[in-house]
Amino acid sequence: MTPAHPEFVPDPAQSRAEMEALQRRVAGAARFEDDFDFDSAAVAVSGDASLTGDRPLVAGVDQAFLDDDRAVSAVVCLRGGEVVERAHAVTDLSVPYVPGLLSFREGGPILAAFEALDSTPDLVVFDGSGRIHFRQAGLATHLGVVLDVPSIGVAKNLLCGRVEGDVDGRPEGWRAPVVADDGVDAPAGTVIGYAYQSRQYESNAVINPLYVSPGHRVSAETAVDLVARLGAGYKLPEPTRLADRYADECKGQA
DNA sequence: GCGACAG
DNA sequence: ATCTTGTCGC
Repeated sequence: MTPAHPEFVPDPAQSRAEMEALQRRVAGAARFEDDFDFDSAAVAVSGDASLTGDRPLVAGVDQAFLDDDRAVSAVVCLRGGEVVERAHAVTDLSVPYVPGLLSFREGGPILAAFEALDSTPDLVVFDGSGRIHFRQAGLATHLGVVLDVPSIGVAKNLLCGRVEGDVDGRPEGWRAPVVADDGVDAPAGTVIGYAYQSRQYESNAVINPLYVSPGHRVSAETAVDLVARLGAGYKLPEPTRLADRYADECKGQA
């Protein structure tokens, strides 16, 4: 899979001002509403295996780091929970991690992994934020726009915005809107994502929720619904969990 | 000036 | 993200 919009490809050599300007253009090109063909209920990781042929192809993406300046990007494609294809790429990292500019650090490696992928996913799940971003152009949104593929961002921590409602005593399945605050380039109160309790213990210990946000061509509500259906008993959705494991596997061999 | 910050 | 043994609990 190659970039549908080369003009939006993140360039690590750009200045911070240029990076932020590009993110604003990406946010303008992003569609935070449903715009895909597949049946959202069909992404389910479990269920009738005979429906496999009608199920959408969902890709999970994650990175692992070798040195201080080399990363391995991994993509795992699933159809009804079955692994259809895996691809990875080892790439040099040129810029450090800076909150808000993650796509400029990991975008290159990720696009390299997609170059090595033969399949064309119907949906891509990225590890990180999408619309939950200062300029509404997090990793999932940026790469979703570059590849022009429906995408979702799944983060383990909240970058910005505010979780609406009570955050205590969250049962499994709980979800609450993440709204834009003064730190986000969107009208205050805009729902930019959802906090989602994908897993929880019955008793004492507490598991933190996931922060799901639209990447591209998916609404905030649909994004959480999809992530809920992509779960298989673990905190992370299957595509992400398997990409995570595959990235570590590649790291071990390199 | 102070606080906050995905991976 | 990453460095890491044992350990508590379902």
